[in-house]
Amino acid sequence: MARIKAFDPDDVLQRAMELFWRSGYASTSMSALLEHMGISRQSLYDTFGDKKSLYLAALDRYEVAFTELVDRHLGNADAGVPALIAFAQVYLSNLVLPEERGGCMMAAAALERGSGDDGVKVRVKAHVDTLEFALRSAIAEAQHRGEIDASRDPTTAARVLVAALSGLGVMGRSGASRTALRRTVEAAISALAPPRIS
Amino acid sequence: MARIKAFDPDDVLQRAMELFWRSGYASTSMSALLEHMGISRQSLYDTFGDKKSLYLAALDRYEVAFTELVDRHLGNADAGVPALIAFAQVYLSNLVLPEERGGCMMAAAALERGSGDDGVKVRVKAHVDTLEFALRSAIAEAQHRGEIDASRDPTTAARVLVAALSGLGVMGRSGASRTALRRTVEAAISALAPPRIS
DNA sequence: AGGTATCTTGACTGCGTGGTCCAAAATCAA
DNA sequence: TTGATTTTGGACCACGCAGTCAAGATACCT
Repeated sequence: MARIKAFDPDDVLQRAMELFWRSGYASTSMSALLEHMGISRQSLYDTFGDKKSLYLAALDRYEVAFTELVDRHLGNADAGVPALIAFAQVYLSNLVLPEERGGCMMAAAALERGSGDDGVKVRVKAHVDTLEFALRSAIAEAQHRGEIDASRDPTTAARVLVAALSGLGVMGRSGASRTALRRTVEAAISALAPPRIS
Repeated sequence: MARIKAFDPDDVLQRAMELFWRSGYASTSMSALLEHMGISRQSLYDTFGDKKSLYLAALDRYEVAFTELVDRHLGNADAGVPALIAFAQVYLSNLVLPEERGGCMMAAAALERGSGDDGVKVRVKAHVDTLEFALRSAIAEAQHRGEIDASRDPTTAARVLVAALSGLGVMGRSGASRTALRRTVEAAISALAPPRIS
């Protein structure tokens, strides 16, 4: 009947995400997106609608990849402190350190468009919840194993880590070194350790 | 000789800061600034130069107020854990909770314009350093007093708190309640407590 | 009063923006 | 081949943007 689509919408969306991630929503122009996505103006509007829809789609794509990353590291029922540390490393080297990123895209979205834009708000909330729940279950397991102080409320402890991870982007952008960031996030995790008898 | 300035530049700058804080740089228009600052277009350009200069001036004004807040709570040589907790409360209720704010302005600036804009970068770094150093000295004092585990590196511990505080804005924008945020930041501080013999 | 510096108003200029439209070229199925 | 559908490229539009300019009004100091 007709010509089939010549580009993979997901590939193209991925490239849009990269640009939004790097520069945020407002200061990323459609022209820049077109150039970076490598498709024509018409195809973009046909496939994704307007700029805001494209942005939300990019956030969704980000979240899918993020959830997969979370599941891979914290999805096992027996994930304890070592899994937490491994996850933090990956979080760091995937979301914070790369030159053009500088922190979780959802954090940037929350601060740039979190007030007012409901579409963004609901996605940020889903993201934070995903992270918090995964961390909580890993923390609970670690408590069960004796790797983390059992007297600590796992939900609150998870939220401490959510906050710390979300804040890493700011420190990264302020020039903190890779090792300083790694030490920081490891210290945040090990601060949950059980009382050691010295 | 001449007519004196009819508005207080600092008052006006304060109002510009509010708007930039709420909406970021790119999506705050000069027209919106004019309206909210309550001065004429000409006066604005005469007094502050272009948009970017105004933004940097707003960041500077923010940092002055922030530094004063830090000094008031953590400036005393005998500031320990209670001072840390008090500071965290103030940080929360001044920078995170108010409707139209949603986190530290420097964090937003770092994520929105941290890459590329050197003027922003240097201010973010100064801000992070200010916070880190003040926290570190309070932590060191608390260690001296036995309120915090003395075996912990105070610099790293301070950085954990910097990250956690910076991340609170994201959690706030994702709908976390006031009490949840308070508990989170208190847990972050108390996680540094020394080993208790149970 | 005179002179000087500031404030306000409003018009104005390019320019970049997001978004639409059109027509030709390309690619598929029947 | 024919018809349907997509891709591309460019032209186009209305709008909002940051920033400039000119003129007149206002308030201060000597």
